[in-house]
Amino acid sequence: MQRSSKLVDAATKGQIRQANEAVILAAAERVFAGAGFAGATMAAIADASGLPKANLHYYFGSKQALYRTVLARTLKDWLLPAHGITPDADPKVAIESYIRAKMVLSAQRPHASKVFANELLHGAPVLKTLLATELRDMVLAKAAVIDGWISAGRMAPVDPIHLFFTIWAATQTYADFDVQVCAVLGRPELTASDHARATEHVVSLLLRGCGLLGAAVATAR
Amino acid sequence: MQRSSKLVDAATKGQIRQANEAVILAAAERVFAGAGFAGATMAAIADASGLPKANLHYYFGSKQALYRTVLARTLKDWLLPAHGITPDADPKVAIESYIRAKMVLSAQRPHASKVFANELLHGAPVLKTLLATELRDMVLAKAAVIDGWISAGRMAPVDPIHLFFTIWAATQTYADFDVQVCAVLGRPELTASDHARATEHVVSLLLRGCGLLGAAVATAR
DNA sequence: AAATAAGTTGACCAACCGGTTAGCTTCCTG
DNA sequence: CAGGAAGCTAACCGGTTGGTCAACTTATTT
Repeated sequence: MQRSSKLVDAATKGQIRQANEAVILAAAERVFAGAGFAGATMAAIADASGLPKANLHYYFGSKQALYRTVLARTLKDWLLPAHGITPDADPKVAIESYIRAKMVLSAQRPHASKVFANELLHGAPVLKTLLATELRDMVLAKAAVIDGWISAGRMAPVDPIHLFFTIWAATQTYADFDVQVCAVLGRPELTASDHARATEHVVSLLLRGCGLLGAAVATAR
Repeated sequence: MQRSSKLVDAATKGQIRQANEAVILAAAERVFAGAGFAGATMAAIADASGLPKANLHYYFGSKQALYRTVLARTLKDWLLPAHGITPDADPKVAIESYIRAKMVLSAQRPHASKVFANELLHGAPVLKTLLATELRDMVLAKAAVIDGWISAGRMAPVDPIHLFFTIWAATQTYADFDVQVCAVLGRPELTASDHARATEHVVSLLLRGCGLLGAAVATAR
């Protein structure tokens, strides 16, 4: 019935609607990142998206629903980079790739990271269920892989689950707490070279921590 | 003149006032941690402290001022543990002590950590100045010490400033994002033994990352 | 014990916020 | 081009929030 000359049903969904939803989601991500769920106002998101406030409700129904949509999209992107962690992969390559992917996300989508962090910080009322299922399943699966590497003597005996916590923390701190980093570095904002330096630091520190980076002792002087 | 039978002037400040301010600050820390600045309401803090709302304004004037006081107290405690990082200290002992102190803070004062994290997350409107002065000065001073250790070949060549970022992130993630940790671990809440395990993980991973923990390669098997 | 300061409190208010609605225009389809 | 669907929007509304205030009680000082 309702097919017209476009693609599948879900992808169609009205072109105006699709475009406006994208604009609103982008604006919402920015505003939620800057003020948190409670601090953000629908009026501010409306301004940021250049649309009247009533339109946001027309497209998303409620502030909660809009927030939920922003979060869901983020979690999806968050789970992806771990795909390279497989039994046959080289531990160093796999973990290094994962860390670098996380650093790239941190640099390119800081708003999404902040919204996610804010949700966690306040008890994850929306995401709690997903964390205990999708995220947990992903971590347990990948932790088993890493445990295999450890048993095979291919890396240092690191607690693989906590390794994920540390990688997430070390990488996303550059998105979530960027003001702190800027303040300490004495920069007005983080440049590309700052990010590059941070990436090399995190990669080398954590790889060495996993026993995947040559000699432990510095080559002195 | 105004001495009565008590101690110095500043410390006196009225016993009722001192006691009530302490009660309010403790309640405020909890509520701000759970809901953020915008999400927290004066009514909720009043309930949590068992005092009428008007009293909070009597003692602190405004929500902003109360929030500011909570934050200032936290930052003070945050800067302390770095005192052990001195040129003459043993790098391993000094850094390990610092990490452990941070993990203890994370476990014992999670509310303070969350309020701090929330402030950073939203651009540190209140703390920005202090971060660029007190925190920056502390980090630069301690980074110089660590650089000295590296030049002397006493540890791996790690970027000392970024090392602080990583230590803060890795330790405070157990306070700030405890729901995420709980969800992945499948626990209703973090127990003492969970914290102990987390501490050993962070300590060994980061010390090894700094080249301060024996052989890099696992003992296989 | 009088007088002054400190502390307490319920009631109140203006501002703001999320959400609704009615009436309008634009777009799409047959 | 007719007519219904989708999109748009100003004005409005009830509830909440930070903050105020005047009247009152309790402490402290002289």
